[in-house]
Amino acid sequence: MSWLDYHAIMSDQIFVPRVPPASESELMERCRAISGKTLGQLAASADVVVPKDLRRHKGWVGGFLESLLGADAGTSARPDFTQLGIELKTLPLAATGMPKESTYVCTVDMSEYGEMPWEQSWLRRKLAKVLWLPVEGVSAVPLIDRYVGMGFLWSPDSQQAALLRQDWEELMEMLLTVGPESVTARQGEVLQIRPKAANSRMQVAGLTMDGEQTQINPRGFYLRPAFTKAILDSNKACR
Amino acid sequence: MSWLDYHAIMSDQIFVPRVPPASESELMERCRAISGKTLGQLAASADVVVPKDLRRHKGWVGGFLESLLGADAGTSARPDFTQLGIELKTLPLAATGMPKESTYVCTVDMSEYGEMPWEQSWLRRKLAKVLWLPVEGVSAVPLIDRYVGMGFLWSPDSQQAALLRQDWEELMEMLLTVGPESVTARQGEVLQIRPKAANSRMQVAGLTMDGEQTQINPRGFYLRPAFTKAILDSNKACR
DNA sequence: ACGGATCCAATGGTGGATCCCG
DNA sequence: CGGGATCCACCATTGGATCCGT
Repeated sequence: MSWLDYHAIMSDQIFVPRVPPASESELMERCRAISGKTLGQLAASADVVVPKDLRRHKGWVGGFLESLLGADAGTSARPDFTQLGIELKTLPLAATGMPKESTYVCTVDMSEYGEMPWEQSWLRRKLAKVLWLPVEGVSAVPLIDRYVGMGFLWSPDSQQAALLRQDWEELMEMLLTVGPESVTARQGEVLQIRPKAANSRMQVAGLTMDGEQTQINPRGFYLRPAFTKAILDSNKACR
Repeated sequence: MSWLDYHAIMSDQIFVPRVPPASESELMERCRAISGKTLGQLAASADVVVPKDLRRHKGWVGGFLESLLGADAGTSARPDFTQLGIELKTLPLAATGMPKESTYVCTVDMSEYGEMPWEQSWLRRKLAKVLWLPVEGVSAVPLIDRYVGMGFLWSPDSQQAALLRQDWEELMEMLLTVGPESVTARQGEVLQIRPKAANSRMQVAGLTMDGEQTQINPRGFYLRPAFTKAILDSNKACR
């Protein structure tokens, strides 16, 4: 199956919100309005320039679609759609329909682990309600010509929530037992911990296994592609 | 007396350090090299553009002279001359020889007062060793034509230290007893608390009289002009 | 294929202070 | 006059993610 499965009915309307959607249905209406269009078409109607590629503009698609859908929140303590409590995640799809990349969720707080229960975790809150927005992510297709798919709302079902919790608790435990520098991206079934920084020289305050202060490269939680693929599939099954 | 009293011997040398001074004597040598020159002359030799006036460039003189003398520290936890433990303060002088403005020292930590003894206070540490650098501050004289005077090192003498401590302790006490919003710039003999922010809408975390969390306009400690005038005079008396 | 490394834009906080009415 | 208000540059951090060598 191709990424085109996530299209909706084409529309000729120029799309220009820039104010937050007042309801979930209004948000989904906006998603319908942008789906089936290319990034070039949407950028033109918003008077925005599309970069040649993403090498030096890695977050461009996410930021552009956020602004187009009227995400507020800016740099504040999320979610993207403040009033609705909804987080937006773009999902680049390869020609096969598989997510092309893992999905960054949030940073790992290196300054205090232990104590925190899953229920209060940042990761759980970020994933409580997500608007997934599939976008064509085929390298051979110029960025300007890539199609935007139809977004869908998702909250973890009981099985997904259990997987996330299990991985999160295991990873947090490992931070304590083997130390943050020894937790690799190989751990975790659906969730992993990887570097999240401008480069490998960046340092933040952290704690060693012994509870001592130290400096370490910042890390983030990422969802593995197989997990986001399952999310995509579960959405299609419901339609 | 005029601000010219603070000049030193003129020099025709082009002044180009940009590396931190290795010793106090090297720092004072650099001060001598820039004193008696105008901001325009110094800026030209450093290939820097002088703003027309300071209305939209309030900190320009301070920043420019810092870089000229080789202050490191950047945005880190001060002092300006890291190795020497010396803080640089430019002092704009009116034609009368009086400091034209109060002197900003440091921000008031609104999130935790009480507990802190004077000996460990940020204010005391900032003022432990200061390089005062008089600069012509006459509004009628174009910025580019204003002369730089001769800098001098200062540490509070016992009387000055006692005044600072008394004001600081009184002001900190008032923050607790009447609350931060009720402490005005009228309190304090040589030291005062005033707003220090981009504008009056800026807010930071603070504590009410009752110990509750609240939001307040950021404040800073400032030295009153009469006090910095006394510092100037005490320096002249020693020469 | 994927684990480790990296990239940009926007923002908020800090340090440098002076402005400007009443 | 001086107390309250304000202004810029710079840097570190955060949020958006994708790149790329083994």
